[in-house]
Amino acid sequence: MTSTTPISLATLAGLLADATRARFCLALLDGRAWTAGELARHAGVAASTASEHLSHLVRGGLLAEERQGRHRYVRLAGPQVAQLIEDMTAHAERAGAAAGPPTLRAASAARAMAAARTCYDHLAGRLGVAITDALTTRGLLRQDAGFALSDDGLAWFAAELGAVLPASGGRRPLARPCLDWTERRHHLAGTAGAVLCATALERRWVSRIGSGRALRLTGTGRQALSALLGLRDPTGDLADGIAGELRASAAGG
Amino acid sequence: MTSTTPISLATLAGLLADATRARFCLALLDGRAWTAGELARHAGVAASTASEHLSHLVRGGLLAEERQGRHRYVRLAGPQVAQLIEDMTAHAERAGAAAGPPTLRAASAARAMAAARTCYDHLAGRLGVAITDALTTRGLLRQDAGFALSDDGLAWFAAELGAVLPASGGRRPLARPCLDWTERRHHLAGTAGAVLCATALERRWVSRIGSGRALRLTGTGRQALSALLGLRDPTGDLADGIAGELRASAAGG
DNA sequence: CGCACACTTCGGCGGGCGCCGAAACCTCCC
DNA sequence: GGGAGGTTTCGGCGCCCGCCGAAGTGTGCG
Repeated sequence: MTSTTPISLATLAGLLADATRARFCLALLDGRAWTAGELARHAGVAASTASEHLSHLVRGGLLAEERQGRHRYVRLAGPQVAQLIEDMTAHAERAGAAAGPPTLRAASAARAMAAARTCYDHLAGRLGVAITDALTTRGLLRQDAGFALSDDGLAWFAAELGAVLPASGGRRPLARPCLDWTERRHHLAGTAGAVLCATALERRWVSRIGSGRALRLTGTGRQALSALLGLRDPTGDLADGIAGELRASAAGG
Repeated sequence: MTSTTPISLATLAGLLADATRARFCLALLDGRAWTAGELARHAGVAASTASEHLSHLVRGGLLAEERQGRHRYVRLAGPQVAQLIEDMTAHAERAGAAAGPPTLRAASAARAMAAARTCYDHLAGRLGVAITDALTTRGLLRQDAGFALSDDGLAWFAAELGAVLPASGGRRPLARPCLDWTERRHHLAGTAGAVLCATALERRWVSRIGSGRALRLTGTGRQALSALLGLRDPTGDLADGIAGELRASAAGG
């Protein structure tokens, strides 16, 4: 017979089951706060519609809001929510076929996103995966029996980034894998991933392209990654990008 | 033939956004295959309704089906799907308020589930968390800088369980944390968690209570856990259970 | 061969929900 | 104080979707 409470799961899923609300959450994956109007325009719906959706999401605990004057700023409620949306997106992408033919503009944006982007508060794309790989091959990150920083890794964060990472007693894990939906491989998330990303932005290793999630690796960044991790530019400069695309096109056709 | 569904975040969420489909998935978290009729009766809907829901879930990639004669057996498509549903459930439970007052029967079932149960293919409940804690305090599992088995842990699995765990090169991590929705703490999942659970069932350390996910710790199991991990019965025998409940009731009231 | 059973397909019904525009509310700025 | 702009509330509309029962298909058993 019917037992207790299966309602919660359905309710939570229902919050993300609408295309407009899903677009909101995906946009908010950039980790920043958006106004209601920005999100409405982004999703192509009326302001009134957006307002109702946002109230819905806030009530459901997925979003946190902050009112400032006549603006309603809204952001993801926390890393757990970001992780949930990332996980679901990765899962959805896995089974999903390619959509329609992309426009030139969209293709360009997609290329930039594939090279380097933020994933809520950590690094993703080829850059994020390459850094994760470099940490792993240098023995700073162990992926063979789970996913954790080694003692050397903790020391590396302290020495190179000046970040004393707390032993993960809190809710948030210090290091966790996040499935990259362009690379189909794991990159570093958790507190360590956030610290790394914050450092990279702070020291100008990367800079944001426009207002989106896409990142550009700077000259400073190339030098730093090379010095710290022996990493050659993984984002691919223009020539590499085009060549790689031609290769992929030839192989795929 | 239409290619595999062009799944988006909203579409995936939509699959779980219905109360009946959510009930199906939660029931299937026991890791076994159910027939369409069983699920229909479990959720209290007509067979025709259940049939449509199942087709929906299969097309969406959440469920795998296996036809045998006039039966349609269905199970979760894999560990990734189980993890997704676990994660969403944990997230939902966190913000969820208490439901209505439970019946005696439901309370009894809930108590058994809280003591020990399976979570798809690994151990959960007080038992699962206690084992995870024991592994951690003994240095077999490290949670301070991520979540991974130590070298000693790998050796322990080989020596005590006779399980040679593959270096997690494949898709599935060897060890990962799974948030326990009764204990609100992590227990061991991933390949290692699955091996441990399979061993426990095989060696009769635990046995299934009825046809659900709840488990009973056997005398053999008590001895084994004590010998292998220095663990005293964490499920609480009957006296402990009642005493604990009285304490909790007194403290909560 | 025929009945029983498990499941599926098909209409049809009803409720829920996402959408909009209009109007109200609030804040900021001139 | 008035106007402009961002946000919210309120009806109202339309559609999607979950539900059922009845009829149809396929399997197993006597």
